[in-house]
Amino acid sequence: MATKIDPRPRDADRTREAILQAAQQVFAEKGFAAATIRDITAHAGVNQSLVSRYFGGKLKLFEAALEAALDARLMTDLPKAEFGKLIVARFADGDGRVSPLPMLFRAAADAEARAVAQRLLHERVLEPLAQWIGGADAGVRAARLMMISLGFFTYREQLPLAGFAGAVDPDLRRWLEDEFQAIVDNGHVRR
Amino acid sequence: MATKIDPRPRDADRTREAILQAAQQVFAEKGFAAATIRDITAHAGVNQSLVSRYFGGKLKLFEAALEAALDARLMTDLPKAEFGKLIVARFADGDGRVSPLPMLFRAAADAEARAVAQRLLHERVLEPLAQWIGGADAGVRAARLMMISLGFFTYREQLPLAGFAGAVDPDLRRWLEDEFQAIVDNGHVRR
DNA sequence: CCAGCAAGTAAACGTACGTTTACATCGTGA
DNA sequence: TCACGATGTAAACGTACGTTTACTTGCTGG
Repeated sequence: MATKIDPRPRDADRTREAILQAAQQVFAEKGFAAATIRDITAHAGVNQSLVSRYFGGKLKLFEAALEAALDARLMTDLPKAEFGKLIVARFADGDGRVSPLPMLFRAAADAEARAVAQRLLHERVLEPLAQWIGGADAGVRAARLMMISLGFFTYREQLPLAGFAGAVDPDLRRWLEDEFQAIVDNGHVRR
Repeated sequence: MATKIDPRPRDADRTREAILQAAQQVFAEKGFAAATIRDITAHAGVNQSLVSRYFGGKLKLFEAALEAALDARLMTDLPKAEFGKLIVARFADGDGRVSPLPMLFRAAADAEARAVAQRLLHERVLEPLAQWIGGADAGVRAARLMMISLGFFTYREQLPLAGFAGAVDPDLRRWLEDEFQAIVDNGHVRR
């Protein structure tokens, strides 16, 4: 028999990480319910039973994957002076990072996954965001930030209408930039 | 044997309608994948096989249910002069109508249902909305209208964060009203 | 060198789903 | 009246899923 060459050493940590990354990708693409464990583990190149062994089940795996993807610094690492322009560029053009929005979004169809997503979104994004914004109405302003972000993402990627999936219309883009900037500047859009 | 009293006459149209209404409710609550035919037909009080008979399958039933719920007049029947205030009231406080947004939203997790939703949303909402708005940039303005609506709904009902599921914050509400009004007025938010 | 444990696998289990099939029941037109 | 199509039902079918179990493989400490 030919000796089987296995490039992967037996490494639990590396395997765990491979599963986690595959989970982020597949959950983002298909949502919680439609993403199957067999699918995720096939992407990671490991056996299906390892999800139960390492994470304790599908829902726990989802929680770990979403927590790893959610990071308020996606917004708070930007300079406030140019926040509008930069955050829209990050959303519209991408910057190489994996966006947590698809996973967050498609999770909402499942009741259990939605509960997990709500908790994590609050702990890991809304609260840090409000702290970063600061001021008395920081909570409302953070909420507005989330609202526009979610609406933009929804409209662009989740329910892409004809002619909307590609480049963002310049007028719409300018409006988005102004809105975002106004929120971190003073919380009010004057007209 | 006692004669069985059946209050329901055998009426295919009525049965079809009962299934359709139950489908709207259950799809909105659970999304496309999680809503089972057995669940829907149980709500309607009929046998599960009637979905295949009357609609040709689960996906076709979803399409019929969504099409029945989508109606651009949810927006276009409002007077433009007070559009902002009235549409926010309709979204935030409800007006007795069944909103199509939950069904639209939770459908997005399933690839097939999403394709159906995209097409119907474009045909039945975005195009009529753009026509109603009118003008050269009616498409962009209609898109902005949809974006804010979806973001608001997402944030409020789909991923309700702590303290956000109840009454809408007055500041946020005023901002929403202004935004909506600006879109139908002139398409631009000045600052 | 080898026992023992960590790491990974293959197969099976129980369940729930959408759909189909075979059958029962009702109403109505000739 | 009564046969026949319309309407509705119950049960079964095939499939796919998450999880569990029994087993194999490979590394390592003494």
